[in-house]
This record gives sequence, C-alpha cells and structure tokens, in this order.
Amino acid sequence: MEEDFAKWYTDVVLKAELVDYSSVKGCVVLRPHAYALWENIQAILDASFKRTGHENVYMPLLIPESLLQREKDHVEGFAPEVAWVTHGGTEPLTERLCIRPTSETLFCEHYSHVVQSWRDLPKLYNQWCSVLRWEKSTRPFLRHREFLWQEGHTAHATPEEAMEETLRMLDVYADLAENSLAMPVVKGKKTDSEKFAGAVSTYTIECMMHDGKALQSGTSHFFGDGFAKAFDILFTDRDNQLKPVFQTSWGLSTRIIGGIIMTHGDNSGLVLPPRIAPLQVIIVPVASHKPGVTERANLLEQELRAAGLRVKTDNSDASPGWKFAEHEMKGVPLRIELGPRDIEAGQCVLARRTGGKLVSPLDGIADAVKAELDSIQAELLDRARANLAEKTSVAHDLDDMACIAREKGGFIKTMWCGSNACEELVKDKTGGMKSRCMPFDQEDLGGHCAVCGGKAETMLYWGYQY
RNA sequence: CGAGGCGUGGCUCAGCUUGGUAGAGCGCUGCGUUCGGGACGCAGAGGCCGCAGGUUCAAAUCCUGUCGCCUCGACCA
Repeated sequence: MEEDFAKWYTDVVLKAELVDYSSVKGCVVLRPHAYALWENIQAILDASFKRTGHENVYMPLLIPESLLQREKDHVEGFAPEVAWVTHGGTEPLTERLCIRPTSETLFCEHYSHVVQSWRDLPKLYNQWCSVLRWEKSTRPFLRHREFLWQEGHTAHATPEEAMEETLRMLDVYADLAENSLAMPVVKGKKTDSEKFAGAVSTYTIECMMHDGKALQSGTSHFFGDGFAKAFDILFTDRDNQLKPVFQTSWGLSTRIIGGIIMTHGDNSGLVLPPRIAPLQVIIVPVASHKPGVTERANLLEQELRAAGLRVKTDNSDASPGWKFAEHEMKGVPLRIELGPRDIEAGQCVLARRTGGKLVSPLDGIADAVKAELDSIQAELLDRARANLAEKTSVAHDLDDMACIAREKGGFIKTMWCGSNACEELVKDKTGGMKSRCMPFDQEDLGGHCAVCGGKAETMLYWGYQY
C-alpha cells in the first residue's frame, strides 16, 4: 500500500470483487459487492432527499445538440467530453443527439413547460441515473466514462431560497460522508476557476485520501437565474410580474466508493464502515464437519438476522484461514469464529476488521455484535479524522507550499487574495496542486496572500486531487 | 493527448532472440483425507496464442497494420 498506492487500489478493487472491466474503456461492471454498497448509499441518500421534500423523476438519456447549446458556459464546459448518437438504425439523424453528461438542460426544458406561477414553486426534483463523459484516462470508481449518480435539480422563486437549498443539500452530503461512510469532510466554496460550468457558485465536500490526495466527494451548485433566462423558465409572481426562477443542482456519484476504499482500506484489502457494508458480519465455522458446528452457526446467523443485522455464514469447504483472508479482503467489518471448543464453552470469537479479537458469550450475542459494529464505525471515523488532521498543513508563503506539497502532499491551508493568477502560480510551483475550497470554517492565518503577499480575502485549502 | 508497459486456458506468466506436435503454477470439476490464519492426495476438464493482412513448405514466434487494457503525466465528478 505504501510502496505503490495506485497498484494497491486497483488490486483491491479487483480482488474484493467490486468491478470487472468490460470491453469498453471506462465502462465497468459493478459486481454484486459494489452494487450492494451503492444500494446502501442510495438508500441513505434517497431517504434524506425525501425527508427534505424532494421527488424522484427520470429524464431521457438523449439530449438534442440544440438543447445542449442553450447555455453558453455549460456547453463549453461539457462539449469536449460528450458522446454523440448520429444514426437511427442505418439512417443518419438530421440533428445529432448527445448522451447526457449531466441533465441540467433536460430539467430546464421540462421546468420551462411546467412552471407557470409562484404556486408551482419550488420544484424539488432528483434523479438516479447514469451519465456518460468521454474521459481520456479512466480508473475504477474514480473516473469512469459511464457512472452512476444522482443529480438533484431544483427551481425556486427567490435567490435566497435557492441558496438555502444549495447549502442544505451540501449538508446532506456531509452528513452521509461523516456519519455513514466515516469520511470526515472539509466543506466550502469553490473558487471561480474551479466552479461548475454554468454555475454562479459551487460548493463542495472535500475528503482526504490515505496517499495525501484530495477527493471531491460531492458538489452542490447555485445557478442564479442564468439557466432560467437561457431556457425561458419564467413564472408569474405574487406581484403579477414575470420572473425567471432561481436554480440549484447537486450530485454525488459512485466515485464516493473509490473514496471509501482509499480512506479506510489497508494492506489486507477493503475495510467497510458497518453502516454501509453489504455484509456486516461473516460467521466462519471452524471444524464444521464436527457434529453440531454447522447447526449452531446457522442458528447464530438466524439470531443475528432477526436482530436486523446483515449477516452470512461461510459454509464453503475452504479452510478457515482462507476464509479469514477472503472476507478481510472484502472488508466485512466483523467476523465471528465458531468452533467446537467455543460451542462447548457457550461462546464465540469476535474478530474486528480493524484489528483485535474478543471472546463473547453466545447468550445475548446480538447486542454484543451491535456494540462492536458501532465501535468499529466510530473507530473508522476517528482514524480518518486523525489522517485528515495529520495531512493538513498551514503555509504562509509559496516556498512553504512547494516544500509541503513535495514532501507531504495533503491539504495546505493558506490565506489567499482571490486572484486566479495566484492559483496558476501555485499549480506551477507545486506540480499541479489546485485550490480545493474556501472553507466555511475560516481561520485567521494573517492578512496576506501566501502566494503574492497581497491583501488576503479568505482562507483557502489546496491539494492534489483525484 | 504525451511517455512507458502488456495482450498465450478463468488468473499470473513462460515460450518468441534462432519459425517445426501449445507449457507451468494457481484456480476449476469429481472422490477422499483435513479444518482456530490463504491444507493435502489421486483422477479430470479447459487455449485455432487480441484481431486483420503479409512473408514462408510451415507463424504464438518474423514483417505491416489495427484494436484493446494497465501505469504515469497533461485535462476533468
């Protein structure tokens, strides 16, 4: 892992049976283990969306070229990486259709049809789908050509309400990351050079990976009324004036699975936080040919399942050692070892994926298991927080930054004057480090921009990115 | 898009220099013995060597082209 992080990552992804490559670059098979992980993430997010008043819809896969081109900044941002459908059967199409790289234009067209009055607002829609972006280089989860995500698109009567929505949904992502995925985040606003194509402002949650690179794990955009004007999404307000709506969009993708792998994984493979692990407990019977072992293991499984846990018994005929290694590779948070000696003593062995074993009485085992899982969840968050803290540095000038970037990577916190020129300079001097975000949690690190020495406007996080 | 690496049973690879009957380990199937950290024995199955041309009596091997994959950079959720 330490020697070659990239190879470690690819190995884990393949050996943990998360993905299989397909014959099209950047389009991978999500195997049951990966898809179950995504379903668990989906379930949590979807419940949050519903709780905050959103409805799910489904937009078409295809976007006519003319529609994509309605908003200038948006099309400029995405045009280089869209794939085009040019033929229907053998007939060339009169207008080529792009496969959605994101669905702003489709939502906008639809909103222009259904929004008439202030009474129609807000529109709080979300869709779960896949999108296609013709990336040049790809890596499992981190950069696919086709990837699964959700994209929320909302329309509001006022900018204040839209901004409130933008930040509310960023909080939903931050909550998912920290409380379910055990990934601490830095929340903040993107600089102008890093914001989404067509947005007025972009907000992000940034996570720190084990190798010192940052992962943008979810984004939420405030669009102002730019799209509304380009797509004629107009409504009659209470004062009988025709006004454009104010919009937001926000998305989180299967990329987050890459983040989970790179946040928690270790040299034995994947480590999954219990809240989203497809399998929370694996029971490994030892000497299962001995009378009563398999039966007791199955009983234990039933008891844990009845307690609401995701559990399985590994009854395959592989050796126990092989099973231990296998389920560690797949990241199962807790293993229960159960052999004849245990059964005789009325106990079993609980082995945490994060290390450590303890003997627990079979009587009242479900509560003990739940307590262990909670403790593992908390331990993972603590560890990740420690990693984030350890990999966050403060710098006061460009030499500092270059030095920290070279030796340590991670996040660098500095003051910043707000100029793009300084961002470019940092990129040059550090071999590619970019601004990550202007954090909501601002600290006063002095009055001067660390890059140019000019008057500082804000604190900024920098980092190498995935 | 630049640089490098690689395409030979499911996987990892050998064979190619010097053309001549397609190999190994792991995995897989069956039976038996095992079982507290990747067990063992025996018996099996499985590949027109990425694809297309060419040279040759003969091509996994030589030549040309092409497609794809991986890694690292440049650009982007």
